[in-house]
Amino acid sequence: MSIAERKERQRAERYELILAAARELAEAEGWDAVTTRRLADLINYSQPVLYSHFKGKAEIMAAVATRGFEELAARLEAETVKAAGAGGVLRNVCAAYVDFARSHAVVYEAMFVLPTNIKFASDDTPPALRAAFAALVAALGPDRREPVFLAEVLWGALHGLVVLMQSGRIPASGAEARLEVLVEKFSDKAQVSGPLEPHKPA
Amino acid sequence: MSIAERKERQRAERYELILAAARELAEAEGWDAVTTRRLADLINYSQPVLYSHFKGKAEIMAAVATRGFEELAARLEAETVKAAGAGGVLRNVCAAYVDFARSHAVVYEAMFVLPTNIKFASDDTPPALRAAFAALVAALGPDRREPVFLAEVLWGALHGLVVLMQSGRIPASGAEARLEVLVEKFSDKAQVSGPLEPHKPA
DNA sequence: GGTCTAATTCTAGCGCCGCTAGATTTTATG
DNA sequence: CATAAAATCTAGCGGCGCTAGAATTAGACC
Repeated sequence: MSIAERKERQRAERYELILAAARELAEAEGWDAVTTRRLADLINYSQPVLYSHFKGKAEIMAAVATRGFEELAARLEAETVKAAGAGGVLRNVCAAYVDFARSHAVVYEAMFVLPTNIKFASDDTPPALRAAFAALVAALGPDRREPVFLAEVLWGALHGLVVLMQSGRIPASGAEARLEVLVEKFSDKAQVSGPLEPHKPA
Repeated sequence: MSIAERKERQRAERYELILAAARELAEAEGWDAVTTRRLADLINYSQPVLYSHFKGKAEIMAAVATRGFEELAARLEAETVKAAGAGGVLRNVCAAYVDFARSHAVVYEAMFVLPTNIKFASDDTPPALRAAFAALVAALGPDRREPVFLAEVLWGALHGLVVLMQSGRIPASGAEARLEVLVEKFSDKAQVSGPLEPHKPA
């Protein structure tokens, strides 16, 4: 391996080290604890070295978010192909979304809660974010009127539940039942079936 | 007026001055710009004086949020009595919620987005927050199964739309049409009517 | 009106933050 | 081995939330 290749590999490794450090520190102590001084300590370099990889702290968080979009997209896409054609696709995709948010709470915050320089709904939107959204659209099933629009409303409803529960503003207990209500309201059957069965919060 | 009364009045006035300064600075430049130094400058006292009214910056924001709960509750309650019994109550209350969030964006952030020490869904919850939530419950109409639970899901859906639009993650255009979709899904008629009319995003 | 005490307010500073200029060290090249 | 380039570090800037103790002001009492 050439010297240039070795240097590039080491640089890429350090980039990953920074992202891993940011994510782990955020998971352990929250994003407020993730500072450039502490990241530098964790990777055993001085602060300015971070700035040779990222334009600033916001870009570190954006990189963590982008990894999150990739993981979320993979997760949702897996659910759409797992039960293709079956009525449970919407439920599974929605459940996967909520489960992702629950199990990757700080990554989810970086993705969809904290201020970001990532562009949404534009040409500069990360492909993985588009893919994740496309999986939501696909989960609604074929033959839906205005599927992209409806997927935006569904996304809002899922996101709202997730963030209100995760910030302690509504009880986390009852999450599955609330999800069930949402899924039924967005299911293509919602428009032709009779009165719903009652739901009991946990 | 006694000296003690005058002192108490001046103290209360300064408390209101601090809240007004915080809100106005947040509205002008965002919560990141609201610092204890700048608030002190705006009220023409030194920083430590803020701490004679509030335990810390978080409590200033909580006080702004509490005022917001009061305004929101008043707004939503006004909508529930305005068209009592008519089918448009849910639509009006939801529209009032979204309009409040749009026109009080930074207060809304303090209320429902930023980290807070305010207790939700507990004995310590501010009465105005309970009242605002009660107005959502009432808007769903009588004879709904699990109305509190359903109101939580509705709140999540409204909140999600609001924050995704206001943070630029979904387009702000189309807000009214998305609200229409949500209202229809949560309307008590949603369970007995036929296929919905198609919706066109703006 | 003067003095003393209590209340109020201010100054100065702590430890930390994101970020950068220029110094220093290390590495690669000839 | 010397030199230049690259990489990394030190030191510092301006700012943050917050507080201890100094200084000032106000009120009570004689």
